[in-house]
Amino acid sequence: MTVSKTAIDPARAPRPARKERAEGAPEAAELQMGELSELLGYSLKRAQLKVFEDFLRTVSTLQLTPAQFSVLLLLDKNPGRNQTEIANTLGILRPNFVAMLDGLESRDLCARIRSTNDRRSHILVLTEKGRAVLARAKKLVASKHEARLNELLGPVNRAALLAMLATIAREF
Amino acid sequence: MTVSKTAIDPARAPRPARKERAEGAPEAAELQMGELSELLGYSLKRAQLKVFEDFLRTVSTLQLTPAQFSVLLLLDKNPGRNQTEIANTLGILRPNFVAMLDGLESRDLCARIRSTNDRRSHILVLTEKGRAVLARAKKLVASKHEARLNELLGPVNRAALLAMLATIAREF
DNA sequence: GATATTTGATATGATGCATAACAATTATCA
DNA sequence: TGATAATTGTTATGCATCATATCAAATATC
Repeated sequence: MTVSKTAIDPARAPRPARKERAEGAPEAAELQMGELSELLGYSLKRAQLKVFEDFLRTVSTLQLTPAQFSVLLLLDKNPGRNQTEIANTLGILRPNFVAMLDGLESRDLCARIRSTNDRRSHILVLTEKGRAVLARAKKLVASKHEARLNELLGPVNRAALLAMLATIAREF
Repeated sequence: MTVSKTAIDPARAPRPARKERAEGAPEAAELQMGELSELLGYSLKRAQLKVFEDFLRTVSTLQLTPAQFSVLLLLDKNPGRNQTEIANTLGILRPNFVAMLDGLESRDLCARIRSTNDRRSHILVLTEKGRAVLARAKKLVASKHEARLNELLGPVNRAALLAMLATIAREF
């Protein structure tokens, strides 16, 4: 770097095209959120987007989406299940689960095994690599992602939040 | 109705193709959620889906999505703003906001008015019908939707939940 | 006046999500 | 046993959401 810290590359730094607000002029007021601040669904959605964004950043080296992570977790805890069972548990429709499994299988994270018991169904298993990736993902999520949420809310609040969200997901 | 309460229409009632589990046989265990129960993002997502579903049911007579409702709310509280300002505040990208406004405008819920001040921009306003629909929607949402959440969680918990979600949306 | 930015808009692609339909397999029932 | 129905995984398809590049008109900056 031969440029000073404060230098600005004129080719990259766009000049502001907005009229400079005069010193005494009234600043353009922030928009009023109104009843939106009291709408639970609105904050729920925006918080969810933020959390998913952070999740993706956290495990970006492993190239895992939240949905993929949830599949790996479930396969690890529930060996011997077929596609329908895993998909239903996660609220994924069977047709949409096919492409998702194709992705994981093509990366050698899991495998479909024809059941000898019922030859219509595929038993799903984690591969060795799948277990390794899952282990690394779990560590990253716990030490970075969930840890950050713990910092922001505090452990007690975080637990209360989780409990309420689970209640809504279960009973609403 | 000429059928008794317990009668089953054989044309509509599919017979179970699943093998009846023998009395003493081990019941197929419920899937283990494992670490998924501790993953905030997972419960966040599932709760959000439930809340949005209930919102859609609640205002189904008005044919409003959560996003459309949020636009109407914001227009009502912030008259005289243009598309960019409204879209940015709601986290909607300008290109995607165009079709959304087309929908609302075609239903005569809002209108675009060319600004005499800056003839590039459109000032957005609620129509009379838009205000009426918004008023009805607000009543439905408050008396049915939010009321149900209040029942489920209790007012204090609901407020705490809202505060935490807003914190995450703002600072995470 | 020359150049750059902003605004609304269009086109386009990726992704998520939902339904219908199909072949292979298995279960049920007469 | 044979006919019928249900289940499983799959494909095709459509819709909604979301993101980026690009454009013309209008405005701001230099």
